[in-house]
This record gives sequence, structure tokens and C-alpha cells, in this order.
Amino acid sequence: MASIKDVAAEAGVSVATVSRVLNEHPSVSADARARVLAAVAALGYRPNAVARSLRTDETRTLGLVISDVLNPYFTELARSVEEEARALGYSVIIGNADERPDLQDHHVRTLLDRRIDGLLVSPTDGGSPLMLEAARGGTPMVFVDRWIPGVDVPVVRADGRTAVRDLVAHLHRLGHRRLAIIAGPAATTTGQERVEAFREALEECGLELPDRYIGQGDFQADSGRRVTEGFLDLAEPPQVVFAADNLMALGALDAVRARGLRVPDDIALAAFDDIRWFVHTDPPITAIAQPTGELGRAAVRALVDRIEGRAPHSVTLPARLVVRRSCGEDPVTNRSQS
Amino acid sequence: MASIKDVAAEAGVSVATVSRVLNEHPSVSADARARVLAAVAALGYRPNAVARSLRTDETRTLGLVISDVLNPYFTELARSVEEEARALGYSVIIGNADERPDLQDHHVRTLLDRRIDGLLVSPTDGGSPLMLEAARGGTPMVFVDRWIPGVDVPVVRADGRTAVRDLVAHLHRLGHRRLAIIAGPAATTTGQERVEAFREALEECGLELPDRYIGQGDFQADSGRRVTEGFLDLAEPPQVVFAADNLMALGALDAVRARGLRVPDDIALAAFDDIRWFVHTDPPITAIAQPTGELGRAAVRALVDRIEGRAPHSVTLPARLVVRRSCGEDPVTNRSQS
DNA sequence: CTGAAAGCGCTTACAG
DNA sequence: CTGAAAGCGCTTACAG
Repeated sequence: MASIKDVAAEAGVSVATVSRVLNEHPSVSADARARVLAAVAALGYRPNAVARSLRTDETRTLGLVISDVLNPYFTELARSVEEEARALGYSVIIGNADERPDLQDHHVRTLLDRRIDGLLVSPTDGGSPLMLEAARGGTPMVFVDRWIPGVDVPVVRADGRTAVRDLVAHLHRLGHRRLAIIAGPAATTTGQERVEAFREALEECGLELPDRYIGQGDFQADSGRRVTEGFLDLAEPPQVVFAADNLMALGALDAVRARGLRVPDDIALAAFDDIRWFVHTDPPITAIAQPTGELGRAAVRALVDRIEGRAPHSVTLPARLVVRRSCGEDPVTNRSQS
Repeated sequence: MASIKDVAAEAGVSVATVSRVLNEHPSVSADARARVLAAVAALGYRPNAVARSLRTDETRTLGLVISDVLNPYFTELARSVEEEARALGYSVIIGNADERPDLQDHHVRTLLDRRIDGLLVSPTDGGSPLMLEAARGGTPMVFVDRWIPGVDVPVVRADGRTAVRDLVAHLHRLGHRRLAIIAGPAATTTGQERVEAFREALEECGLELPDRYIGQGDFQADSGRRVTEGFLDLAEPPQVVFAADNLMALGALDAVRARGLRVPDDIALAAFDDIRWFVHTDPPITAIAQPTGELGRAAVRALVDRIEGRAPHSVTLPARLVVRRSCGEDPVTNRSQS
């Protein structure tokens, strides 16, 4: 592959001049520029980004470590992150942690070794030594969706509290009194928050959230299935199951179906995170929708602010309830939404 | 950030010795090794992969350019690619082309500039000059899922011909005679092949595929919706719609639902590509499943073979029909499958 | 406006 | 076993 030396030789100038033309440095004569450009075209030259990065100490690359690419929520997040980054002149390398702290560390390490300019993380756990060290060690970093308390890193996330309250009010209005939740890992902020928000909302309606109605999941479908089976085995099963993410809702649906039961007649179901397929499931599923695209874009902007020396700020956006039929028919709330 | 010089100074050896320890070169004394390791730990040193790549001319990185990350098929493909690559000691950078040739070129260019060791591509179109040049210019390359004819690049893909024949036989048995297809872009191999396979299978059953029953889609949900509306507007609408990918099936479902019609009573639906949600849609959708994980792994192995100087080979794996209820009840075929 | 030269952080043939 | 040195492909302060 042609190097800058070849271009310089072909154009009859020094490599410095070639570099200046490539970087649009103003002080280059029109003649030199033309000759360089011709040589570049003739040789099909493309600058070596590796060499450039070594010299300039910037890679124009962002790392994004997410907990699970197969989760449509994160897929969409990743997509909006890449879009915004591209618009700002950055590439992004995605690391999929698969909800495994060891894999998460593997990716953080690899990304750091590659000297990415900044790191966007949705932590799988409470924060490994490596991640804490990176955050303190000056690597520009921003948390998206989930975060790690006690670390001085901006957080871009959605607040589902209001939407959860709307959901519980909706359920209460439909006559449901025994509400259960499939929780995410307690080591994640979203895992904790959604349970807390749910509990508070129940309290406002004068309802309790007994321990047997809190199932421990891990944001993956299998755990949703397992927890739901446990709920169904109870002497007094819940009337509603609220899954803290869309994959666990899928698992819950599997479990209900395997027993030959029907949603919402036998048991109601709702989920945190809305996905396109929820419109077409049997029945369509009531869900809490996050402004995913906005989150991704805001996270990139915050990170790039930090990288380029501006003050980054945390962002919290509201989530909203989308009522469908999986909790029963509600003549009051169930309008044109779908 | 500490460099190899700092480590050398701290350990009281030359940078050459540090490098040897780090690369597990055999001729290093136990004493020197111990001192270097101690210095590495003390400084929290991590080798700069950018510098190493510049020197060794290898990045241990694979590029993967896919047509649409939001398509669950490609998400799963990307995941298996990353897994296999990681197992073989490579990282992967994903570029999402969003079915746009210009974006595809953008990613290919960026990846090439970064000097990735090899490129995995599922082309969005018939092949831009850039891609053809890369293929001919010696960049190790492998096509996955889709490919570009006339280029000497190994192809790893699924052959859906048999499964499509099984599908059509199933439909015929159910009494359906007017079958339509929502095709993918003619510029993609999968877009073409699926229509051809469908047409051939129909012929075997003595059925025709008239032009009005071939709708031109682009593998995105919106096109599935639009084409399906067209079908439903026909004086004699088809009895079955076969969507050439899962997203267009989603769009078709939207369109059918918007008209207040029911699947399969008013119109039957089947899709190429199986996804988890198809079990839970209303009704569950009959689909052709690709061995996606295997495809991703085989593609990586072929690419790494090529990179490391072994002879890569093309791989074709069979797809299979998964019968559900979206085409009507079939007492013969519809057994324990789901 | 232009070029020679230094240097980014590594690896590796060469000499000892 | 070890180190000095060259060099990967760039960018950029410096001198002219």
C-alpha cells in the first residue's frame, strides 16, 4: 500500500508538503497542492490512520461498552450512538459485555489499549477496579442508561419513575391488586431503580410489594421465564407481572404460554423498554418507552464535549407509558395509543 | 500514560528487554523478567496497541460491514462474529450500512484506513468501485450472507432453496394457490435468490408467480407495509404473502392489522429469517430459519484462514422451515415445532 | 511557501 | 541474555 513517501516522490515534493495538503493546512501553493492531489489519485493513496494516531495522540474513535447487543434496546442505543458520533467526525467501536463483568473488563481493556479518545459505558455491574481506575485515571468517560454511583462521570439516562407511577395507576384502575416484578440485577442502577419506583408507586395506591412478588432476574429472557414460573407456582399468584426489561418480558410470555395460560385473562404483563414487536405480540404489550435515540445522541455529545475540553453535563430524560392490551382493557387510558 | 521507556527505566533494563518480556520472547533471564513484570505492575503499564500495530503492520482487528444492525438477523450475526473472533484473538469493528451504499462505502473506507487485518462484508448493493478495488487489491475479505458475483472472494451463506420449497409445499397443501412475495433489492444476491427459489418452488407445484404478486421491497419494515397494502388493493389479492426478511414481515403485519384483517384467516404470512418474537406474534409466524451463529463463526474462520496464510473456503449451510400458525393449520406438518 | 528533522511507542535484526 | 539502533507512517515546530 502506498505511503506518504510514495506520494511525495510522485508529486516531487517533501512528505511535509503532502501532509499539509492532506490536512488542509493553508500555507501550500496552488501548484504543490495540485501535484499532490494528482499523485494521491494516481496512487490511490489513503493515509494510514494508525500512524496518524500514534503521532497526534488521538484516534477519533469512541468506545461503547454495552451489556447486551441482542437486547433491542441496546441495539438501538448503539445505532444512535454511531450516528451522532459519525456526524461529529468520530468512529465507534462496540464492545458487547453480554451482562458478564469479565467480558466487560475485556472490552474496556482492549479499548483502552487501542487508545480510544473516550469511553461510553452502560455498566454490567457495580464497577470493576479496571473501570474505576480508567474513570479516575483521566480517560474521558460517560455512563449511558446504567451508571456507577460514587464516580465522577457524567450520566445520560432516562428516568422511569413517573412512567412507572402511571403504569401502576393504570393497573390499579383495572382492578389489579397483586402486582409482581421481575427485577434486574441489584448490582445495576436500573435493576435497583425500577424495583424502587415500582414499590413507591404501589405504596401511593396503598398496595404492598411482598418479597415473594419480587423475582430476581438478570435482564435475560431465561430469567424472565424462570421467575414467572415461580410466580405461577405460588399459592396466590400475582395478577400482574411487570418485567424490568423487554427480554425478561419475552421469557415471561414463554412461561405463561407453556402453562397454557392467557394474557391478560389469566395474568397481566407489562414491560420496561418498548420495542416494535410489542405491537404485534399476542396480546400487544403495555410498556414503558425510553427516548433511546435521544439518549444515545446526548451521551455522545457529552463525551465529545469532555474530549474536546468543554464541560460535559449529565442528562436525564423522561420515559413514558404506552398502554396496550396486555393488562386488560381500560376504557379511560386506552385511547389512540398503540 | 506510562510508556515502554518508563517501564524500562523503572526496571533498569532496555526497552528491548521490556518488549521481549511483554511478547513472551524466550531469551530473557528470569531476573530481568521479574523486574520488568514488577515495573509493569507498579506503573499500571499497558502497551500502546496503536504503536504496536504501526510497527508490526497488523492490528489484530477484523472489520464487519453489515447492512442493518437493527435487523435481528444481522445483530445475531454480528454477535457470533465477535465471539469467534475473540476466541481467535481478534477484535471486531462493526460498520452499519443501514442498507445505504454510500454509508457502506464510508465504513469500508474508514476500516481500510485503520488498517484492519481483514474485512467481512454483507454487501448492500452490487459492489461499489471501492469495494471491488479492496477485494482485488489484496485486502483479505470474505462475504457473509450476501455476496458480489464475479469477485474472487470466499462466500459464507445459507442456501434457502430447499426450505423455500418446503414452505411452498406446505402452503400448497393448505390449499393456497395465489402466493405473493415481498422481494428484497434486486441488487443484493439474497434479494434475487429468494424470489427465484420461490418462483421455482411454485412451478414445481404447477403454480405461477405473476408480476403483480412480486412486490419490490428493500428489506426494511416500511417497504413491507407499502407492498402489502398494494397486494391488498389488488382486485384479486394473494392468499399468502411471503416476506423475504423479518423486517418486511413486520411491516406486512402492520399493514394487515391497519386494515382490520386477520392472519391467517384473511391472508397468510410467512417470512425468511426466524426471530424469537415470531413465537409470540399474533399469530406465531411460519419462517425459514438460517443457522445464523454458524454462519458468523464460519465466516470468521474463513477470514482468519485467509489472513494467516491458509486457504480459505466458501461455506454454504442449509436453512430450514419452521412451521407455525400464520399460514393456517396443517394437520400433517404442524407437529411439535414452534 | 517549503523541507529537513525530530519524535510518537513500539518491535526486531544485528552485534556482542 | 542484552542493548543500541533502525524504522513503521505520519505531523509539526523550526529555519529558511
